[in-house]
Amino acid sequence: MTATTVHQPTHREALWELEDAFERGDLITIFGRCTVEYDGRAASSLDPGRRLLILKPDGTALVHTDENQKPVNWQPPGSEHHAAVRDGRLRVRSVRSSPDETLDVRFETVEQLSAMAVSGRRDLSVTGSEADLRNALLDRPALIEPGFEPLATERPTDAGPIDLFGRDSDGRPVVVELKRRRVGPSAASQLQRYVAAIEREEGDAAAVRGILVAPSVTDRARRLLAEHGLEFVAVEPPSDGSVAVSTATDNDADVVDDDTDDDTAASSTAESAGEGSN
Amino acid sequence: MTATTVHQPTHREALWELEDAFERGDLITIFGRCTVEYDGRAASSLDPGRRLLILKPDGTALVHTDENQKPVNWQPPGSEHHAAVRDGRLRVRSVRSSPDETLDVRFETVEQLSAMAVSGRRDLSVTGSEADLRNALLDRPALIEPGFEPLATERPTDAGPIDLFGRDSDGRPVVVELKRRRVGPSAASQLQRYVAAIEREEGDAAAVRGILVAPSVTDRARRLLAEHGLEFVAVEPPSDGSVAVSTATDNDADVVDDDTDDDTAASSTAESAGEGSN
DNA sequence: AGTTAAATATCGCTC
DNA sequence: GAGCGATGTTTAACT
Repeated sequence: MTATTVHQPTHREALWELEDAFERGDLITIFGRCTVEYDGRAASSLDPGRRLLILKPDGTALVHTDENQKPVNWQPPGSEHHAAVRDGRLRVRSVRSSPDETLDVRFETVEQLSAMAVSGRRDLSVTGSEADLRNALLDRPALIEPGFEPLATERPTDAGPIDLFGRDSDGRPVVVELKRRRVGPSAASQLQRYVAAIEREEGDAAAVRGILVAPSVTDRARRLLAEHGLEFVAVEPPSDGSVAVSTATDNDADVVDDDTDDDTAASSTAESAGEGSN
Repeated sequence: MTATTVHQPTHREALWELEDAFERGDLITIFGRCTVEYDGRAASSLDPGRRLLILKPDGTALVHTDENQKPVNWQPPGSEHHAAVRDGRLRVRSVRSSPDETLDVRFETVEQLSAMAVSGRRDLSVTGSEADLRNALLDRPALIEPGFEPLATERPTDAGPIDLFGRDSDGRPVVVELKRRRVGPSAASQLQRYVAAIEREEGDAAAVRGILVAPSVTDRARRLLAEHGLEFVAVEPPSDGSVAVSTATDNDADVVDDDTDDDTAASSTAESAGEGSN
């Protein structure tokens, strides 16, 4: 039997089962009416209500209600679970250090307690990540721009690692920042930081190009790119190893202009003149 | 009875229980050996293993293993759960649109299926958030700098809303960005975007100050602030309504310099002269 | 529905 | 352990 369950146990019975389950390294679920107190990086308090508490053998604790994907309260892996009966109530406490954090769950009533032996298979491989996009572009660098030559990935700079670094057909350094989904202002700023770092390295401020490669871009991000003389190239995220670009016939990476037409298409040809803020 | 459980049911028995639980709007947990397939914004696949599936009445689906706080696979709220028996196996499918995403969980064996009526109490109030920090600083604006006068919170700009906007004792506009924890490069860039937006509004580029208020700052972020002539003030996050500043006697918000001494203390007095790269 | 930023974000990687 | 950036981030607020 890989799953044991007790229904409406006394708090003391629940405690016995809990301690056995801790011993076995089981995954534990407790359902009942409880209060929840959290104190650590922040602090919170939950009035009595029926909730599901999940305790993992790696120290994770999760308190789930009937809504939302995120637990209403939690404790990260590495925490230590402790159980006790105090004032006739089952108390489960999960504690960790650095930072010091405590989660306290006190059950008025325990409707159900289950313990299960979970086989930890975590051989999950996700496709469609930024790394997949990068590999696809390394296979076909012309998708970024004809003549683009990749030189390094994760190239270290003063401002952090650059996703993809290379040179264009004119030999100018090109900083490429990849995003697997539509980008906002933060991605534009990130690219700008990397470009500034390479400019400091190279010493010639005007010669370094920056290209943001993503499925699409918000208006505000497009404006930010334009302000800094940066460029945008639309590339769909890879579905199964391959990448697709927008159907625009002109796929050249062009300096983003404020009044371009479409988010998803490579922007129209426009040489930027006044770079720099405002 | 607010929780019903079946142990090692046949797939058909499990299906009946599932459909009843869907009907009642219960929170459902299923433990058993299963495979998991996901396809949507990305794609992933999980080999057979014992895992815990949680189905919420709001459409959330979670697949948990024995490790980690995050589910190994999931479906967000608003998805539609469907169950069926195919090829002698219980299949639970969760689907949503925009974006189109599908989660498929196929059970070889169902060890346990539980359904519980969870009372949805979401009257959770967290203290120690950025909003709490902001309110504390509105009460005592001198913590930012003596003579600082708050004028608006969430002040809208071309680049987005500014956490806290005001004027210093000289009447200069001050953009304040608040962070409840140690800040890195992205926070510095965020502040810089807001400052640039106000500079465009005001028309006088040199007159706008930017102050990043946080418990501490990384070296790289400090350098970024210095490059853009921005400032940093150390303020501990509020524990219970109040705020504390570092023990430094000189709490003036000073322009950040590259070679300052301490992360957590307000930086030493140093007028920035040469702003700009390095 | 789209955009923006916060979050007890979490997680993995590098140094 | 700190720092940095990706994440199928999720969530909430606002437009």
